[in-house]
Amino acid sequence: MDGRSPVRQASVRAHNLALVLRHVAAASRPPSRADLAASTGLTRATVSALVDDLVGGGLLAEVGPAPRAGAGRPAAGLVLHGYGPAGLGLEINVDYLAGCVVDLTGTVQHRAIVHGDQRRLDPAGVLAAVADLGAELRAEAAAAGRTVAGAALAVPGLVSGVGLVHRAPNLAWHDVDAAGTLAAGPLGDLPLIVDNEANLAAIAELHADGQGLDSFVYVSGEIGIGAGIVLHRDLFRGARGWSGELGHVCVRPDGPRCRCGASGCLEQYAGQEALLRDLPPGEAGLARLRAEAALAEARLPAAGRSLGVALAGVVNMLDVDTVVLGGIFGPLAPWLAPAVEAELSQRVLTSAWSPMTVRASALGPAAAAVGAAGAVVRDILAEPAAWVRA
Amino acid sequence: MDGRSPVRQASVRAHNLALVLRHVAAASRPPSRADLAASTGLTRATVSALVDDLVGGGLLAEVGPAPRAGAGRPAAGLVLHGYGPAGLGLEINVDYLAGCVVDLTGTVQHRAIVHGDQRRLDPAGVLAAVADLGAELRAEAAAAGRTVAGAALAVPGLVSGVGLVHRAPNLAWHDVDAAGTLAAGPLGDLPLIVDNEANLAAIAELHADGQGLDSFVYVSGEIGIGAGIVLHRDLFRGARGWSGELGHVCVRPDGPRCRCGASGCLEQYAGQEALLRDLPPGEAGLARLRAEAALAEARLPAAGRSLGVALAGVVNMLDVDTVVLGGIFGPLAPWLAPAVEAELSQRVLTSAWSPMTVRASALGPAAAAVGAAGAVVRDILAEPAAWVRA
DNA sequence: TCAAATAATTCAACCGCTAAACAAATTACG
DNA sequence: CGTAATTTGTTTAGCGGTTGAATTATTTGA
Repeated sequence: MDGRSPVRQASVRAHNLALVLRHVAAASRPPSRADLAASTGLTRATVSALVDDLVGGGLLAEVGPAPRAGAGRPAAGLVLHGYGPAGLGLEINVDYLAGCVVDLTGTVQHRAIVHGDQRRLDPAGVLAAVADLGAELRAEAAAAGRTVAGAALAVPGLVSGVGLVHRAPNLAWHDVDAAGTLAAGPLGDLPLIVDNEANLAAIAELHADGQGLDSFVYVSGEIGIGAGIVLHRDLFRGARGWSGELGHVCVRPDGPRCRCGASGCLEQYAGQEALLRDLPPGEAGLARLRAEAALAEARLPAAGRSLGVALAGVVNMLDVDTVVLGGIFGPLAPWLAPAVEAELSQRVLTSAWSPMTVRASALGPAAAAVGAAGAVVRDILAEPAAWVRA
Repeated sequence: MDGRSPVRQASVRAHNLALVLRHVAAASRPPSRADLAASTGLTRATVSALVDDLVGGGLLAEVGPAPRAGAGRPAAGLVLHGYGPAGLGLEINVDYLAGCVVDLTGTVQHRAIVHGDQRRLDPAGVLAAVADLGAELRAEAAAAGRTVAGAALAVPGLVSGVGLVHRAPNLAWHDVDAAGTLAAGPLGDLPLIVDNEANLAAIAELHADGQGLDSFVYVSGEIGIGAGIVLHRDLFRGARGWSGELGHVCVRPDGPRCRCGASGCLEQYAGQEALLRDLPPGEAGLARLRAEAALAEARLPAAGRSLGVALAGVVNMLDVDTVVLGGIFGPLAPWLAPAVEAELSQRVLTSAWSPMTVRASALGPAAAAVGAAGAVVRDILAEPAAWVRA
């Protein structure tokens, strides 16, 4: 249904199945078949047939009739099936591995995180470890009666469409075939998505916020700085899937040299290394930065201004109205956000009549793992035809 | 067919009509029904039925059978109908009005341009003048046997979806209801699109280039600097339709103040006013800049570097691989492009393994008018169902 | 207890696509 | 020449999917 392929009756069915499912997911209370007919524009006869398929496929469940006001046969409410297919999300980051299982309703049912510097192992070792973590979670989910239908892996780097990690500078990875390696492991039977950590964290943010967010830039502050762009509740991937390299947007052409080879990249002003420069090293560095109010007050607003300059450029080009500060920028938002907001309101052309919103992410750590699982669920909900009578 | 609406059999028909039409438009030689069946994946029977409708609707025409090698019944070639519905494109710019009529094949059949400073008239006067221009072109087209099916107006400013010109700073327009005003004039019976000049010029570039360009940023250097972004042969509009404000991307946070209120905007380094600053005034200013080699060599590379810095940020976020220099930047490309390329190759993360292309626009003046007409044609070809048996 | 109201299902009709048979128009070749 | 081979395009039966109206199901209210 991508405009490039022919359409036959089966595609109509597939489209309308997804349409009904989307309306169930978006409804504020369990809708009846009649409600769905009204909201989708399909007839009740058609909706009934579609719902039958979706219930049969384990994607929808009926809930007991809610008490109604007025006469009439009571409606059977429909909800996403909490025990239908579920998504497994995995995340590799510089200083931890994480995973979780999310059901169709978007609820995180199982989660795990393993701290430790992943730069000590080679890529194959890291991938084996994360696969083991995933296999454990999958077993937990199976014990609870849920079937993991697919997996997604978040990586802090550039990923090509086929699951090849082109570069992950902070892991020192280079052309690692993540999809191929995982296919040989205990998760090899699952369909696998591999994507950038910021993209998947943005998906997590989108789902966590319910229906509130429509379009935003999610800024992922980890060792590097990435961005996931969501437009009209859909992830924006750019022309080749390598969008969102916010960390290497230029803030000052004559600024300090970046390890990417350019000069004055945002990462040199607001990256974790720049924020912690000259601080006593150690795991608690970031916590200390928050504690040392004087330093925070001096350093973070400057970083926020640089972040704001870079984001203003992005917003002038993409025209989103919301910026979400995630990763380490989330907890630091009280110090960063005012400066970001100030730069945006000064530099974004449309802010004169349509003010920008800057807020901290609603997500905790391992946001990308949650988003990865969410991406799997998203795909199931977007293409339910594969799940009915299969 | 936007994913938000129900799909019925009629939608299938509409989709496949558009599919067939797109394949005819993209073919290098007039395809037969059998060719189309093979390339679209539909059966020959279906393609025949669809083609009958399209020929009946005046969108396709049969050409005599081409000589073939080998046995078999000769094929009837199909081409876009040169005398079917046509698009009327109009452009309002600071120093001229332009218009043209483009047929379904993308050929410009009639064109007109009127030079003169449009800031002397009020918006209503300018709109009346451009409507008159459009009406003349429409009459010319009618005399030649072509029916104008719709119009599009390009404006150098921010346009909202309903045809309201929110701001056009260089025309000093503010909340001008262009669509409403034109609806009351001689073109009032035509469906009307109003869009930003850079967006429509990008569409013109897309069509002018045949099948070569897939994703690019078209930089429109006029009095201000705008950008039209094309991704996968489709115009990218951002979240609210106000994307592409390249002129106000920050190049140096502490640079000179811009009239938008911010500081260090690209327009202060590469805008027409900045390029011509301190040059003797007059219409020939730009020509003189080209002539005065010394000045050009000194000033344009610096402007190119600023342009490159801003574009590098854009490309890092959007991941396009081609930049097209349009408007006044087109003829100045020999001086600008090297500096732009240098900055891009240094600053764009992906350029290390996937080099960027920078080139001058293939279009002459009034590119936006051609693109506007192209946008109308595009819409007809994308939704042919409205034109068959109507 | 029965009428009104609302939910959900059933069924005939219609529409569009497919597959296969068929008709049309040309070349290849004995 | 004339027939076979080949390719294009059309016809027809069948199928899947939606519609709309009628029907069945289940509740409230008088």
